[in-house]
Amino acid sequence: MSRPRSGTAVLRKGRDRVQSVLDAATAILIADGYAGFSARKVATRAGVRLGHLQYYFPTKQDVVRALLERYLARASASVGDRIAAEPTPARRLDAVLDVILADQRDADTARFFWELWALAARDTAVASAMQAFYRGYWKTVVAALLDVQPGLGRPRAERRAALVIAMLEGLTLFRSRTASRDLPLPFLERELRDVARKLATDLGT
Amino acid sequence: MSRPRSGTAVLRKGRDRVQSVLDAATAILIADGYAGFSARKVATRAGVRLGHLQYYFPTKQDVVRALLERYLARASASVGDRIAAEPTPARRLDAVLDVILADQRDADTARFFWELWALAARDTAVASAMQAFYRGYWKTVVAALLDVQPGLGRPRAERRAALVIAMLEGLTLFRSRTASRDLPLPFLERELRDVARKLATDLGT
DNA sequence: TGTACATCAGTGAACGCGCGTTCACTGATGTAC
DNA sequence: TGTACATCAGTGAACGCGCGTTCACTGATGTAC
Repeated sequence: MSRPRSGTAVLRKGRDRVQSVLDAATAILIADGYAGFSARKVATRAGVRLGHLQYYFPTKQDVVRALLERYLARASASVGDRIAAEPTPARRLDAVLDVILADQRDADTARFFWELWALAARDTAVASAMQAFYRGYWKTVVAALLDVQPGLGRPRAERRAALVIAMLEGLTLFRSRTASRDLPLPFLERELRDVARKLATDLGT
Repeated sequence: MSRPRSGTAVLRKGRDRVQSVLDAATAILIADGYAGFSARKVATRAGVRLGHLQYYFPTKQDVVRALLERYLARASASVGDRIAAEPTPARRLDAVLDVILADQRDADTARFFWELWALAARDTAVASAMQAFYRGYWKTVVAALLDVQPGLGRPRAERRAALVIAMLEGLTLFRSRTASRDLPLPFLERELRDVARKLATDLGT
């Protein structure tokens, strides 16, 4: 077998290049949107020749899919780590909300996700990556809700988890000037936490 | 004054053309996204020559802005009409949710809005049109909540209205296959209505 | 009723540009023996 | 230690295409008198 071991310098170099290409690609997707996302821009920003970019990612679609997968994998891992660190059910629920709200406070993240949602409607690979991501994220919230209040029952916990996530994601729409004037964001986030807690405990209906 | 009266045939023709161009443009934005949205496609679909399209809309941006304004104006009007028809506060709140949920059930509408959100991050005209739209929409919900339960107080009603809208908009993300298997949409919508009603009445916290 | 003129609607060719992708190629590094 | 070979990294030119926008132009309709 002549396959080189994975620690060789040449391969390490290749992997580093791939990462910096994905960094550049992510930055461009955020800055210019998918409509302004071109292989040439990515190559230039990554400090790589166009032909060389094709060596790593034969098509434009390959770049987008790769950056998406890397991003979602990292995001999933960071939520998972954060939750694992919390000792009680109630604090785990708070931690989920915390990490997501914190993420959204970054305007770039919001732009990134808006692009992805739009893209998912047109690229099935993007759609299924997003679906898998939200599914994991949803299961985490379901588990947190059931942990806090087992009496909810799984079906209801599943529905409420979906609503909590919908609320969190939909909140990105209120992060512009619309909100800032008469709807101070910190209060809005506090209300969201209260509502989430209510959804976790309330057994009515 | 030589300005022709607005009922003349020639002007009526122009207005009709503008409408059919905007119809075509909307269809293309939904089908291909902004990344695939080109003046040539719009012209072809509208049955108009490229040069002629420029006569009505000098730039591509003009087309997008015009279709957006037309769409949002219609949507606002339809929500307004629907609510005005309801006799009691509680039914008005239900009506708001109804009309929005019904709208979202259409996959095209969801695609359309995803594109707009992404676009708003890059075009300030789009951003402010969207902002005005959501602001009106939000005020409607605030009024409905205060109608149902004046004891909420305006600040809290404003926050909760924002959360209700966030929940509604975020729900579009659960309209794909993710939901359909283990999260039947009708139950999810019912839960959303219950939660909204709870947010309208609950004075706790 | 006729004519001159203004406005509105519509045509068609051309421009320069950035795009995604292909391809044949060279250089650097690692492996086998 | 030396050599032949495979693999990985990187280059540069070229392709055909669709794009947004410009421009000079013609035809149709309406208005003034």
